[in-house]
Amino acid sequence: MAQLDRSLIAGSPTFAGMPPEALDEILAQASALRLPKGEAAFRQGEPAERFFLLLHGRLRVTRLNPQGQQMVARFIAPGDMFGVAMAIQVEAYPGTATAAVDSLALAWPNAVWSALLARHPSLAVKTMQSLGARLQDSQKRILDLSTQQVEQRIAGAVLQLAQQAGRKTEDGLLIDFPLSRQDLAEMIGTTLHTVSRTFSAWEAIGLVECGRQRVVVRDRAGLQKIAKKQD
Amino acid sequence: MAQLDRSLIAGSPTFAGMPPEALDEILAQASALRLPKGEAAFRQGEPAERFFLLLHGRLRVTRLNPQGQQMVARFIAPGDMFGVAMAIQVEAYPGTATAAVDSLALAWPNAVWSALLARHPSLAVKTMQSLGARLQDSQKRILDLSTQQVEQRIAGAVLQLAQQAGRKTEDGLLIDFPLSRQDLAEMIGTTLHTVSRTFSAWEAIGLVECGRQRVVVRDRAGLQKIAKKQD
DNA sequence: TCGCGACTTTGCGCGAAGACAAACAATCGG
DNA sequence: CCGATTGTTTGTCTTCGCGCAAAGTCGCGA
Repeated sequence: MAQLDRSLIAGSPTFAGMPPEALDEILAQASALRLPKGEAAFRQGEPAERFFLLLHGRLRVTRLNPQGQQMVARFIAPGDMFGVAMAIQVEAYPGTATAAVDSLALAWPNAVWSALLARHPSLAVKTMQSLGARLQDSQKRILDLSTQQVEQRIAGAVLQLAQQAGRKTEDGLLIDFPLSRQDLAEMIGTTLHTVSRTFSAWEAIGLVECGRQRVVVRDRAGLQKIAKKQD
Repeated sequence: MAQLDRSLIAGSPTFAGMPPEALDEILAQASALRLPKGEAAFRQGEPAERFFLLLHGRLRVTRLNPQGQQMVARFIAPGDMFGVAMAIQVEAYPGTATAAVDSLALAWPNAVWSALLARHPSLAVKTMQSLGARLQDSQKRILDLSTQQVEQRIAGAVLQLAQQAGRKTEDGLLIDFPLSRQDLAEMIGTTLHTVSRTFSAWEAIGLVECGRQRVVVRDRAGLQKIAKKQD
């Protein structure tokens, strides 16, 4: 395998601040994984044998319930660790991670995990914080699902995605990966129809601009107002 | 303060397997906290200055959104750590923990946390696992909220509570703490009215038996069938 | 023991949003 | 360049469950 440069992982919050030799040692055990758009890093229910770091691209994590209905659990950005099932004592991946665009990841065999933990205590702390952040996010989503109207939830999701993956353009803030109405619907627990209708209405009053798998936020403040309003 | 016995914490999964001296050392830094029914261990938004272990009783954790709507995030059982905000780098408690029945907890000042982590690496691992379990649970709730009907969600919540806090009686499995229709409604994102109606219907066909803040599961299999059904 | 407050039940009407349906783009591979 | 596939829009109809309202009941504290 080609030599991997330590700069690949130094930028990730998980490994930030580690001495260069440690980074090299960690990298030596990783293998690179090319993920063309649409390909899965792992699938729900598969035995969790590896954990990953996304270097480039964007992954969509989906979960299927026993009745076959699907939801989008989260999007993974470059620098994020994912598939860390063994950290939380889970035997099988609880979801499926699919490349939303051509992506590149590093993968480590599970066995590496406990060795890393032992040698680098900061890793446990960082992982704890990352899990904590995801937990916070999940709790917020539960609260939103329980208490907010669909339109408010769509606004919230779009704003969050814009913040997480926004790229400035002349028109506004472009969400920088293909995002279908269906994806958005599965993120917030509604149907693509409702999302589509809402977008049409928003487009008419200049809040957003959108096309096929493409969303541009034109009026962030306006969306925030919708997300927060209570009537 | 009265001397605390190490058996108090040895039973908690977080501290299980630690040598007795370590337990004693940890206990020495704890203070006991009596929580009469209705009293809060901490409130949402308060600066997080302590973390806790529930010894006895049951706490209800609620979250309020900016519009003032409330939800029940989880119930804390004896042996659970809670208020571990500092572990996930959060300045303020994200929710309010109220005693559902007279309860007893241990409390440690935040400063103890990093020292404990450094001396007892297993603590990080255990905390990670507990966060992981909560994350899994949250994700499941999101999936349910997004895809399941209200009746299925009520059934699911009741079954979960029965498993977590069930006590066998001659009539069936009693949920062993006061649980109002309102609580249940806030757990699954509906109104107390709908919960009440559903319970009336279930009671009529013998699935459950219930009274004021009281639920007894009579036909577990029947509830499971409702929870899983897809039509 | 007797209120009073907290919790629960039940009825009714309405509205948000889901189901179904069908037409319409845009993209891609051949 | 064309057809197939995938994604999007829009319309209509239906319905679940929420909002509102009011009455009923249980239990605790005075």
